[in-house]
Amino acid sequence: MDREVEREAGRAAEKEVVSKNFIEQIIEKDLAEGHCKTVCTRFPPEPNGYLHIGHAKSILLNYGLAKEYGGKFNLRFDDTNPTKEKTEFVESIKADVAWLGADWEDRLFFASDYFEQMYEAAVKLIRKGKAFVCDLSADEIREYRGTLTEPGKESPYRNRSIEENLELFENMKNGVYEDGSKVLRAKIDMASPNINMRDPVIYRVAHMSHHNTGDKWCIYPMYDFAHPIEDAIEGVTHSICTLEFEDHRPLYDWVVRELEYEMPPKQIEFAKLYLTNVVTGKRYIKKLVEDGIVDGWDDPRLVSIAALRRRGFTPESIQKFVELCGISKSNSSVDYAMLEYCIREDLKLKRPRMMAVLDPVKLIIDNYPEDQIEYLDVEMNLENPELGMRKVPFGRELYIEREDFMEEPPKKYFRLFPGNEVRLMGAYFVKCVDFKKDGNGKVTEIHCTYDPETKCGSGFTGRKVKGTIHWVTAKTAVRAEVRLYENIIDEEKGVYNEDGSLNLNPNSLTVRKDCLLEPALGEAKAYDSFQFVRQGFFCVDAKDSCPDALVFNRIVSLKSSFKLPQS
RNA sequence: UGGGCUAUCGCCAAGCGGUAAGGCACAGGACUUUGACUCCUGCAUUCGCCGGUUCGAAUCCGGCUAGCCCAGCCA
Repeated sequence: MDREVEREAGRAAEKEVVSKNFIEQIIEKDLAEGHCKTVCTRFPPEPNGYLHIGHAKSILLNYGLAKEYGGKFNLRFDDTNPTKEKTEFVESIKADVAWLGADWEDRLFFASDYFEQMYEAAVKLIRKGKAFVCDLSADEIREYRGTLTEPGKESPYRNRSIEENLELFENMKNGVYEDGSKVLRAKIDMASPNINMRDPVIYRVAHMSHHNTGDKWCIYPMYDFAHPIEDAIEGVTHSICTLEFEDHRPLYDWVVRELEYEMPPKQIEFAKLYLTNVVTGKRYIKKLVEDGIVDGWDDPRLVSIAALRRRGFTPESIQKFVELCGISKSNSSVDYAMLEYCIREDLKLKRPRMMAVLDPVKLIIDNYPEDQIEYLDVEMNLENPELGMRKVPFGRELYIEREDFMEEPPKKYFRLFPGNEVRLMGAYFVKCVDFKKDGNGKVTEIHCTYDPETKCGSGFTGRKVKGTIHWVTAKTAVRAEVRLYENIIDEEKGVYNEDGSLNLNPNSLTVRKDCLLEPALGEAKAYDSFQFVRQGFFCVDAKDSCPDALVFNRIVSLKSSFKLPQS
C-alpha cells in the first residue's frame, strides 16, 4: 500500500515539467528548424554605472540560456559613447557578473574593439546607397524627423552621390569636422510610422578620448547601428534585450540584412524586473547619497548588486529569485517578499544558528554557583548536522531579550513572567522568581532559579514548557553593533509625495549599538552570515565592521506570526 | 491622437481549441528546544470588457477599454 503511494509520488515527480518561457520556446524552435545550430547569448552593459537587481535578471537569463542549450555566453561592454563611459565601471561590472555566477570564460569583449569593422560596415552601406552624410544640425534633424503622428521630411543632403558621401565620411573619420557638424545617416524611410526608421543617425562626430581606444577615433557609431554588428561579429544567435527596444527591432533587422550577414542574430525583448518597496532610479539614488540618507551605492537598503552583496544576499538566492520571477513580456513589479523568501530559503540550512541578544536585560540565576562557567555542547544547525557543534558558555549571569520578559503578560504570552518557567535554548529550564525595576519602571534585573535536571541533552521529559528563549552569558558575551533594516520605501503609503519626492520610510535603518553575542561570533569576518536564533539572518558588514568593533547587517528577519496585543 | 507591446488570484506566472499548473503572500490546523522550519488544509465556476465562430473558447475572429514604450548626434 505504502509502496503504491510512493510509486504514485515518483510518477508524479517524473511528470512534473517546468514550463518553458517564451524565449526558450523561440530558441527550441530555431534549433529545431535549423535557423541556428548552437546558442550564443550575451550581456552587453554600457560601462556607465553600477549593476542592480534588474541587470541580474538579464545576466542570469542570458547565462542560463547558454548553459541550458550547451551554448556560449559573452560579456560585452557596449562602449560606443565615450562621453558617458568609465573604466572604473567595467571593473565593478565584471566583479558583479562574476559574483552572480555568470561565467563568460574567455569571452570578454568590447564593442570598441570592433570600431574598424563598424567603419567598414558603414562604408559598405554608403557604397550600396543606403547611407549618407548629413549636414543638418541636431535641431534641424529633430524638426525634419516629424512627430508621432506626422511623417518626417527628407534631408536636403539625402541624395548626395556615393562618391561624395564616401569622401565626406572619410573626412569625418579624419577629424576634419567639428562635433555636431555632420553625421552619417541610414537611408530608410522618412515617412515610416516607426520613428526609428526615419533615416536614423548611425555615426556621430565626438572629439573625445575613449576609455579603451583613446584618441584613435573621433567618430563613434550609434547603438542601433553598432549593436547588431557586435552581435553578428560574435556569432550571437539570440540578442536579448528589454521591451523598450521593440521599436528598434526593425532597424536591427535592417542593419543585419543590408550588411548581408550569413547567420543573422535575432533580437528578442522581455520585460524588465521591477521590485516593490525599493529605489532604482539613478537620480533618486544620487539624491539619497547626496542627502546622506544612504551611505553610498552599496548601502544595504539599496538593490545594486554591491548593496545586495553587502547586505548578505548570496548569488544563489538571487539566482533563485530571478528564476522564480519568470520571464514574460508584461510589465510587472515583483513583491519584495519574494526576494526575502529566497534568501531565507538559501541560508536556512547553510548557516549556523547562533544566539545574539539585540536588546539585553540582565537575568540572574539565583541558585547557580557564583563563579561557575560550564560549556554546553550545542548544534550549529539542528536541521543540518553537517555544520557540527559548538561550545556555548553558561553562567549565573545572563542577558536575555528585553521583550522576552513581561511583568504583566497578556494571554498566550509564552515567554518569561513572574512565576513562569521557560527553556533557555540549549541549556536549562528557568523559572522567574523576582525582578527589579529602576525609578522609571524599567526592568533592570530578572531573577530566576534553574532546574539542573532539565539540562539540554539529558533526556529530561519530566515536564514541558511552552516557551524557549535565547540568551548569552554576561561574562563571555561579545559586544557588537547590529543594523536593522526595513524597506526604504513603504509602498502602502505611496511611493511618491505630492511634490514628487520619494516617500521614504523613516524606519528604514535602526542601529543597535550594544548588542551581545555569544563568543563564537567574535571571530566572524566580513560577509560571514548567520542565523541569530528567533531574529533573522545577519551578515558581517564588509565596510564598517572590524575585529574589535563588529557590525552586523540584518539581511532579513525570520517570519513571525506572534503579535503582542496592543498594550 | 501614428506606430509597437501588454492585459489570467493581493504579487509573479503557466496555459498555444477539450473544460484554470506552480510559486510568493495570506488564513486555518498539526508538529516543534527558534511564535521559525516542516507538514497538512484553504485560497480565480473564471481569464480586462462586449459580441461572434465552435459540440466546446483564457486560447480563434471582430469591436472596445486600460496600461507601458517611441519624436537623443543616449544605451
